Amino acid sequence: MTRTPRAVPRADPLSPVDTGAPRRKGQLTAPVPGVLMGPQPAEPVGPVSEKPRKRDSIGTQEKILAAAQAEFARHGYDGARVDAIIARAKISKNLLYHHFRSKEDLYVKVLERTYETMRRRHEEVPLVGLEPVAAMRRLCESTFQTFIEEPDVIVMMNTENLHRGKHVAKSPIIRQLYSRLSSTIQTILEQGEARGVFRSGIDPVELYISISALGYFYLSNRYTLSMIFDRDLKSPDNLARRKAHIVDMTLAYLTAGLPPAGPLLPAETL
Amino acid sequence: MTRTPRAVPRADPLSPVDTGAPRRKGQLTAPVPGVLMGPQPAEPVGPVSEKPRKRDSIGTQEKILAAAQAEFARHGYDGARVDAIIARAKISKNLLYHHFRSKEDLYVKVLERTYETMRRRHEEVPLVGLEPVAAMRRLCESTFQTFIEEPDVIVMMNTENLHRGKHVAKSPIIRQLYSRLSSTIQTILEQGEARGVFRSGIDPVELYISISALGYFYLSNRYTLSMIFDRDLKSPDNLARRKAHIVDMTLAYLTAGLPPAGPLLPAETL
DNA sequence: TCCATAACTAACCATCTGGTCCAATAGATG
DNA sequence: CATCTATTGGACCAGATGGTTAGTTATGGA
Repeated sequence: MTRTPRAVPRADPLSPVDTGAPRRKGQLTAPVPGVLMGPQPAEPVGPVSEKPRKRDSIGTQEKILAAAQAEFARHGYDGARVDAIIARAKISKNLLYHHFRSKEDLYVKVLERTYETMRRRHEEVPLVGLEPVAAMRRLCESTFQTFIEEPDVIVMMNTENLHRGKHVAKSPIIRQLYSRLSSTIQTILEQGEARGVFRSGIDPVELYISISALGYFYLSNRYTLSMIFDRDLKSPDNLARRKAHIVDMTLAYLTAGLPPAGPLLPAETL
Repeated sequence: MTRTPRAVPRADPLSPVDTGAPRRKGQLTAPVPGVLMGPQPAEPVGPVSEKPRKRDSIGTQEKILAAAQAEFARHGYDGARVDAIIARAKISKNLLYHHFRSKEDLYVKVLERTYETMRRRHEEVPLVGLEPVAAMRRLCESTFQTFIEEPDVIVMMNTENLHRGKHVAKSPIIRQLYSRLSSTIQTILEQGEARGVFRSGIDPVELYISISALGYFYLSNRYTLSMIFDRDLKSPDNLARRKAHIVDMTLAYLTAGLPPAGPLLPAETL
């Protein structure tokens, strides 16, 4: 954390993108082969200029964005280093500034990408045809699962909130990603209420915030929580238990106070 | 965010500690009067060395810690500037390094302070004598209220988790702060189960994480959430609604599936 | 084939930033 | 009084950091 090179932190199975490689110092500026490169596809070892790598603008930008996302998601905005990004992307510094205006511009692009990821994951989950209780269970599970499989999302959102939503406010792309989700939830709630399995008066926004919160906080704060409660929150067992708990809590909330008809306890079955 | 001085962000009623004053640049190194000082008590304008400021070691350390907390809670570890801290504390740089080994050392002290705050707030809330449902409602409300009144806690914890709990792991003070809370919750759950108002099989850790999550996430991510859902989450109305929602959801979870005896719907009454 | 343009590189720069050195002054303590 | 220790002041530093400049090479269209 000081100027001394960071020690390699313990591997985190929830952050597959993170290489955890030590950074800092000048040797990262020069593209030293073998460092930070990981297992590369066996390239024909020959003299220089043999590999037919072309000039690929969008491909390069993708590389840069991926590297930047890894870096921003690992260290936040202020902790991220442009030199580390170019080292990860294995490009020269000027190339980065050729494609992106500044570090901040690059960050905004990564942020938009992050929200796009969330939107895509949401739309991949079919909820419309399902029975209300099943749909809600599905929503809870997929939300949590998305946070598990896309850990960068959490850090990016935390970082953006540390900066008080400065960039989200300026990015018109981000603002309208959740409209469909909101109406989908609304529909599910109405169907559930009509069928008598959900109570009335549920605020869909409040509900979605809660469903997200139950998984998000668990994962984003897992380091301090694991320490405080002396429990490895990211073990597969505990992750599965947490997922069931989120479903349980959400459905209990939605069905509370209803006449004890059939589907009062579906949260227990899993 | 770049080298240009930050614009003063919009005032945040939830972060009373934050001054939001622009930083950066050299004028912060020298204690220029009138900058970053806010309304000072009308001091007798006279020649130098007239004011009777004494040598107060622990008082100065308190000042430094308070300034550091404000700075770290505003910008995170990497975004925080030592020069900004000494400017806030109105001391010389030497004095800071006289009392604290390094920026990181100072950060750890602030972090311990943060956890101490949480512990104190928890212990201030009497839960032991209450009836189980009332105790749980109280726990939900006070947890949320603490996050509202101590906004620095949220950013400090987020920052620490960005750094993967590196410092919490090394600080023995922090590790054992929550043991009493954990057993208190356990007791409440047992009492509730014995009286037939709570169901059995509740994991107190999972429960406490959820109670925290429902308020923490709402507040820590309020900037992006407000943007996405176009709703001012920190308005008094919405804060009150959220608090009720947290209580509602928690009690619904605790009482789900019980025979519809008397206290099945206490969550609605508020 | 030729050339404008865009992809790309290496060296470099201005500034920032955490931290130190070298005094010097003034309360507190015994 | 002597001796710590708190405190200030400010110059100063090495390394880090975001960004730029000057120059090189491949690509694709005319």
